[in-house]
Amino acid sequence: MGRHEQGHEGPTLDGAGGILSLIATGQASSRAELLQASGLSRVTVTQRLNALLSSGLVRETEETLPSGGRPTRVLAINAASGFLLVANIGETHIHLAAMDLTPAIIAQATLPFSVTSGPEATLQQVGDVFEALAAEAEKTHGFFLGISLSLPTPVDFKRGCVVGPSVLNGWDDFDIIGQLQTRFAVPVYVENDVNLMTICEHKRRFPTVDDMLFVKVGTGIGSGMIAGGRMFRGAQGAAGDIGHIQFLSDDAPLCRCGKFGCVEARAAGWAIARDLSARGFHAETARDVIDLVEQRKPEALMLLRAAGRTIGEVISDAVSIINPSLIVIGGTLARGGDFLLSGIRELVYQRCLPLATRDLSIVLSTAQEDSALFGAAYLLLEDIFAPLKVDRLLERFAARPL
Amino acid sequence: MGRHEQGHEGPTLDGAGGILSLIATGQASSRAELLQASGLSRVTVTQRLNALLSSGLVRETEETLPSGGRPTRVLAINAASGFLLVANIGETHIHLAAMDLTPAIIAQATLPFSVTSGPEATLQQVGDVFEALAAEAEKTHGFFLGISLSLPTPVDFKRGCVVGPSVLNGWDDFDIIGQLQTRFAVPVYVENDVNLMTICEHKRRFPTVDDMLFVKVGTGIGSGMIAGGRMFRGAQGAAGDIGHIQFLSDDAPLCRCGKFGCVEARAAGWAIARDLSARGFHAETARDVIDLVEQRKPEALMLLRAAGRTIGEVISDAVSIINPSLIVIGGTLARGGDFLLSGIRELVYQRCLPLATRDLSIVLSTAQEDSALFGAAYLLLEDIFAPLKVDRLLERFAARPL
DNA sequence: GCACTTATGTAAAACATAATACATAAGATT
DNA sequence: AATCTTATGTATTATGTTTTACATAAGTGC
Repeated sequence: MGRHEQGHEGPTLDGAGGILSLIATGQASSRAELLQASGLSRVTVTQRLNALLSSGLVRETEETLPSGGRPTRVLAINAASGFLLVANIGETHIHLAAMDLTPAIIAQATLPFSVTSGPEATLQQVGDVFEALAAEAEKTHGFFLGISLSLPTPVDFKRGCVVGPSVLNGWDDFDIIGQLQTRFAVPVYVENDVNLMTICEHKRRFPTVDDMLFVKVGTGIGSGMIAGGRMFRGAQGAAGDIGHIQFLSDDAPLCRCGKFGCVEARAAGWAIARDLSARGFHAETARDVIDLVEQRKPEALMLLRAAGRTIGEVISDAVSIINPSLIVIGGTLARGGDFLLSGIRELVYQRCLPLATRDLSIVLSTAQEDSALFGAAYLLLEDIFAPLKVDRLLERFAARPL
Repeated sequence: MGRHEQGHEGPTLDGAGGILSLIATGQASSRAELLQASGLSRVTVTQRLNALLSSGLVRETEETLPSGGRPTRVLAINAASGFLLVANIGETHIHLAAMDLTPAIIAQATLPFSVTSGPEATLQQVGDVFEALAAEAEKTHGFFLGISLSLPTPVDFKRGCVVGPSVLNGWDDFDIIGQLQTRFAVPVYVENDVNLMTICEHKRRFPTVDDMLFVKVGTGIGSGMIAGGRMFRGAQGAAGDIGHIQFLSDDAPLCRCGKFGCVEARAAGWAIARDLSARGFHAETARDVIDLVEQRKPEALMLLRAAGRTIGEVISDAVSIINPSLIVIGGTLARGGDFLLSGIRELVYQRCLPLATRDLSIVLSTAQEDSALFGAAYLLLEDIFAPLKVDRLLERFAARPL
């Protein structure tokens, strides 16, 4: 029996979830592949697909794939059938956007932000901008699917909270999902920015890699991991916190976390800026460091190379522990290219056993500034189109105002 | 339509896989729970369960669970309805056993072994003993379910091969699964011993922990990880190789891998034995070290404590990277108890951020000598009873000679 | 003992899916 | 243009599952 008794005309969306999920996740892009992938009969697939097509969620593209006989029609999620709201909360700005299901930006906005602002007021502001963006997006992309936030701190993904000491003072354990869901009755996701950059890099460039490590080398140092094809978060969402692994030595510098000899204190943007300042340059941020690198100042090059070796040291530990097949280096300092990369490669190949480095690639990220924003969108899309949850989406879609 | 056309009497096992899997994995132990967990109707569950009960694979126990009303009958896999063959190939001996589905040992045997034996001859020998064990087990536990091997080297689990340089000379890339499957037409699994000890520890003592690290401190040092509830193997099955993470210092000792300053060269059984020998004691193996520790020789205690701090150093790196909620210390040196543990705890709590250690437990393993053997059995059982594969098992079960 | 609760089984009807068979579509090959 | 191949749709029939309704079972608490 159908769950939707409102008396729609035409086929209902009942049971179409599996089909939708296969299309959305790229596991099947034609009717033939749907048959294969779902194991259902052609009759059933046809019926369910028709429901999805007439609902507008799925469309037939112009594209066809050769097959030896009649070419197969390519199916795709209709990117304009819905929209998401995403926000990247940075340390100085909040970047907000409405996105379609590609995901691509439909409309966007930027807010100034201070890390001392409390969560309540900030989320109120974010919500206000979201409402404006939603009003815009609704004109052309009717269905509001969900919200996804990027935060520059460790996040307990399941609970949707900032955890542990962080730059966001007063956000600890605040129920972000709760506040946004009382205002917007849609799924809400909150995740750490580095994890989202990892997701973005994985989805876009390396969708077939199952075990990768993404390292963000910017003002701070952090990392995210894909393990067995899925984001790996650890017990509290704190996995990948490589910035505060310590290497002790006589001259171990003081870290901003209060310990001595952390990787960050030796190789992060702020640490290199500190060392450059000590040598008479003007440098405060990772961007200042890269400016000097791009001017080919020998001191900056030397320090960046040294940072590469330090980061290589900690990455080689990570390689021994998690045995990835790919390491992607991103963040502002990655713009230093080989000046950073060579030191990393040197240490990893020197320190790790041949077995672990045999099939290991170490590459630079090509991601843009807003990769966390897109990562947030990918995360949301992946989750709402997941086989187990997609039925809920269809219920909401069927119940939407027309 | 049924896939089995042999004309069994009574209900067929068709589609009973999901039910069987739920019972076997402990996700449901009563009819009521099966209804809940499977989402099927009572009629269907009854029908499928009857098929499993009459096949003998599942049985009703005497036990009941209170429910407020009529108590629910507890269901269980009939441990005597089948058997496995497992073997733990160590550096000097091979321990082989036939096990029921508990898993518990039905019959066992031991073979001498040298690491210089090639794979072909060794597996021939193993196969011979397996045949004898199978003949024994078949008398009381009719159905032969599969084979699972433990090896003291890195293993590419998917391919079923030894990978990389290891103590097993000549085993590299040899198709172990292939050779055994031509002789025994059953599923064959091959896995590294530390990973199997990890599985055993997880299954028996901490089944609800999703993210744990098991560290084996014996003659060598290795580790296994459970991430998100599943064994984590990395890209090539080399994850958890913490023994050869390096800490450089002026007095960095030479490791048996050829590098300087590896954790193993500082803290493994062989390294402590080396240091004790240098001080005039007779010690070669981890067991010799523990003997001296149990005699409370100050030098042995001091070296074990120091080893604990070294291991704590590398574990703190692992904690920062993977953020587990539990660390279990096993292997021969774990018998040193707090003499080893205190140093580990000291370094982990000193080096890791409070967020990561807030809910972190560090405990000693209680596993016995043969935990790898049981781990091999758990691995096999988990896999053949996995939802996606259990149907194959039922096919074989239905086709068995009666 | 009796009412209450939850567990469990079963028959009949309603519903969903699959198998089969046939028909048409559309590009590739000849 | 005719033919081959594979894609795709649909009517029919067979099969499997769920729903519904009813009945029984086996504890607990009074």
